[in-house]
Amino acid sequence: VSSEDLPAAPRFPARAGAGTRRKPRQRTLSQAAIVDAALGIVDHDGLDALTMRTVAHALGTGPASLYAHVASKEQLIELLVERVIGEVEFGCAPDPERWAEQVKEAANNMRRVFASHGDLARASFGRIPVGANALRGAEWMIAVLRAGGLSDQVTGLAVDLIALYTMAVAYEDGLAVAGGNTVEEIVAFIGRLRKYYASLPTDRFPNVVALAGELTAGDENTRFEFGLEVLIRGLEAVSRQEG
Amino acid sequence: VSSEDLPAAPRFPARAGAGTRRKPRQRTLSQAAIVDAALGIVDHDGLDALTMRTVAHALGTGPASLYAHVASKEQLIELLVERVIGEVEFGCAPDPERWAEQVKEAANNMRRVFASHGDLARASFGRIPVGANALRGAEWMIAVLRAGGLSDQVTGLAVDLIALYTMAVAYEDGLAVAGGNTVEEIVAFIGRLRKYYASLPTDRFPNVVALAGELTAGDENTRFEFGLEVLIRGLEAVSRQEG
DNA sequence: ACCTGAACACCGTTCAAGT
DNA sequence: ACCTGAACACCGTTCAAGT
Repeated sequence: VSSEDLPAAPRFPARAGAGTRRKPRQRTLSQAAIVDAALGIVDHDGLDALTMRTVAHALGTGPASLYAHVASKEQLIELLVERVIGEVEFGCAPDPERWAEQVKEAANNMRRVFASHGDLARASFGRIPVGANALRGAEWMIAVLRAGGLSDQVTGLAVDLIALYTMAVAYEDGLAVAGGNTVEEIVAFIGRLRKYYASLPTDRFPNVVALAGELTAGDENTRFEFGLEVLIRGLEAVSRQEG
Repeated sequence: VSSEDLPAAPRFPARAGAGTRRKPRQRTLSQAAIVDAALGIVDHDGLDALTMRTVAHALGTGPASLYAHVASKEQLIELLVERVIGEVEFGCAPDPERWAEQVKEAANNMRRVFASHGDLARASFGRIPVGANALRGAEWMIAVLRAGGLSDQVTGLAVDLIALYTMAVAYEDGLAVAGGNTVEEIVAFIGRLRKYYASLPTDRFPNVVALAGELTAGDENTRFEFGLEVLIRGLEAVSRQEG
């Protein structure tokens, strides 16, 4: 869970700076306490409510005080994402016979954990995670894919692909949550979307009209599972063709 | 290109309101002029530079003036995305023999068009596009997939999946651009990332260390093409198994 | 009907000043 | 070394007032 014994991670030039205190004197404020407070705000009120001011307020202080423990809001979000990735379970040992099931299970865990933290996935997306928790996930995923018989080359590409897909779906999950919509409201919206597709002019959009039902069918889990299945079957096919 | 003859699109509750003028008196300001100015800002300085104030400044007025033609910044971005999707070419007629190539070509066009507009893909991601241009793309994609022999059910899921993947990659493309990084800086970053992976403790991350090269291999185009290939092979496999 | 200046209620971050 | 109040340079949006 701690990353202090890892070599220094490379930073993308655009991202903000690193260096904050290693061990704050733990008077009242600390990096851990700030991350805790920030996570609570994201969980309750979503990413848009996450503000240096709201975090500070939750800790009974002012926004300027946070900068002794956190370099920037950017870095705070980075810490938040690392913390949440640490909640994802990568349990069982790689089993060559069950690699597809194991990949699906891990992806589902990932999605579920992020779903339990509001729309944090939105902040996570596009970030190359280099913390200990993210590396643990990558390590496990690579082990599973290699055990499953994928070549090193395919594995190197597949890890990113699976993570990209999973986080992209988690991102979309979060959008509905962020709007504060209930399940009923979302279902109602999908219903309106289906009616809209069905009501389009048939001469210009014959296929959209014909597939209005299919385009809006399936709940989020079904659609996510479908995508995972497609990815895994595709990786199998690409692997076969390769060898 | 115009969507005025379409039925009213359903709106997700969270999104902001719709109704602005249909035909502004075209004195100096107009919705089209505002979208033009906004696109210019995104192209030159990125999405973070897009501000009601910067747009207004580019038009020689104040931010309050924009609200006569645009309901909110949210809606301005929606218009922006619709405009850009309109630049994507969906050329040739669906050819059953070449459906895979056609899907790849369209996805590449999509990615290229968004790449030419800074990091706008970030704003587009997760949005369910309901404008005429987006529908034209969906119509074409559905036609190609059906022509390729996919079932209606698989097609309904596949359209989303392909769009999700393409926009997710476009999103990531944009992140590097938004930081103002040159190609050299990005290459240098990938190099550092590879060294970082290779330098990790072998006992905890044997697979990450072993695949340091593969994890960071291939340029963005190669990786994108790989994902497309996996998706298409997977769709073929899922279709076969279904029938 | 359109446009505007001014204001409201916010942001992230800095910095001199405190302890 | 840590914490703070106040300030800086911004946001999106509203609204009364103009034409």
